[in-house]
Amino acid sequence: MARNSISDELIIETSARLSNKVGLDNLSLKMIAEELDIKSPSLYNHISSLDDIKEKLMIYGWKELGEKAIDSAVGVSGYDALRKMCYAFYDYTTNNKGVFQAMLWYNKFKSDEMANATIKIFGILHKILEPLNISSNNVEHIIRTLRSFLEGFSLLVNNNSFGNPISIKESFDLSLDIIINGIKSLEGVK
Amino acid sequence: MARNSISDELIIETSARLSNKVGLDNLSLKMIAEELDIKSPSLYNHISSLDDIKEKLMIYGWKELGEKAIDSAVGVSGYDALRKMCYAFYDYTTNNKGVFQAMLWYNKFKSDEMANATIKIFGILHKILEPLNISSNNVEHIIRTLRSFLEGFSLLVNNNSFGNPISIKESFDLSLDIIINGIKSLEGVK
DNA sequence: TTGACTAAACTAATTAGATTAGTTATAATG
DNA sequence: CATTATAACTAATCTAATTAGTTTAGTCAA
Repeated sequence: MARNSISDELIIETSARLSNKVGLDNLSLKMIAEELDIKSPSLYNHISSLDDIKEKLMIYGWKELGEKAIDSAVGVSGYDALRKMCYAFYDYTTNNKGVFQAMLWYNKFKSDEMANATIKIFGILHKILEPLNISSNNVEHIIRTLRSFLEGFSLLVNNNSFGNPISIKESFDLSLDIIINGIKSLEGVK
Repeated sequence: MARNSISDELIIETSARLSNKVGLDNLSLKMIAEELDIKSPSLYNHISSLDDIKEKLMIYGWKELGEKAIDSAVGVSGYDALRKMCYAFYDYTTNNKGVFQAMLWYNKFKSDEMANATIKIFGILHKILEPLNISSNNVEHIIRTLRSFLEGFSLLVNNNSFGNPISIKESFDLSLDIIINGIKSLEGVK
């Protein structure tokens, strides 16, 4: 070791906080370095590029969200659990805008670590849906439906893209009603 | 006029083509200028910044998609029309990845022109849903549901974020089944 | 306790791209 | 043919990422 030695975790946590404040696009090594009271080239002792930080931010975000999602689904099951998890998702992504941007844009499959980033949260979804009367193939498709909706909705809210004064919470609630009713219709249970 | 004079449209069309090829993040004034056989500072006679181009690309994309969406819904109505429009959406966004990135990220409400970018396509959706037996307030919410799903799904496909070999087309189809059945359940018609 | 080792900081330099300032060429108009 | 305005150009500036090379200070073995 040498000097005060900043940990890799501190860099990511700092980047997370800063990106949530100023937006991922405006996150710079300069800014991170200043916040940590070091010079920007010193960051290269810990990371390999700005893009590297953004990838790590992506993994950090999915991990953190995964943990919150688990907490949210404790003690409930079925559609109640699904609903709680969706709210946890929305809460996290709208309260961590910068990190969520990274979660969206850097979630490509370039490495195992990246590929596994979302395993936790969508694994939970799997466990919630499994006991229902749905074919396992359809469970996979439904996870994609939910994921698309959740990521899309959060993105639109964060970007302030809904050009309409009606309540966002109501939209989210009704959307969940629609999707859940739709899933039930596949169950043949309705 | 002076010299060969490159039109604003040509700049945007060129930018669209290039961004679809290399990704919006990699689009640069240098690249656009080279493609147009001029020097990059010359672009400033037409645009005010790289961000300005990206905003225009956003508007260009929503406009182009709006036109395709109209075409897709000609001669059909109700849920058939809805389904066709969703396919048109998916087709466009996955065949124009760079432009779609701009459509997602630059769709904030900073000006009337920007606010109106999506009016056409979501207006069509409105017309499709209006005749159904749904409260007008719910129609607005449903448009948000659909929009979230469509944008989210396209983004995930374009980013290759679905880490699963099952068919993407089947996922899309089943998702539409789910959402449409869900909407029907709101109609009380089912 | 000390001296070697190494991690992690530092400064200086390089590079690339966006943007600005100031200059020049050419098409259109009278 | 002369004027004018537009849109090109070159030169210069600025900022941020990244690389190269240097220095400092914890750690650990003798």
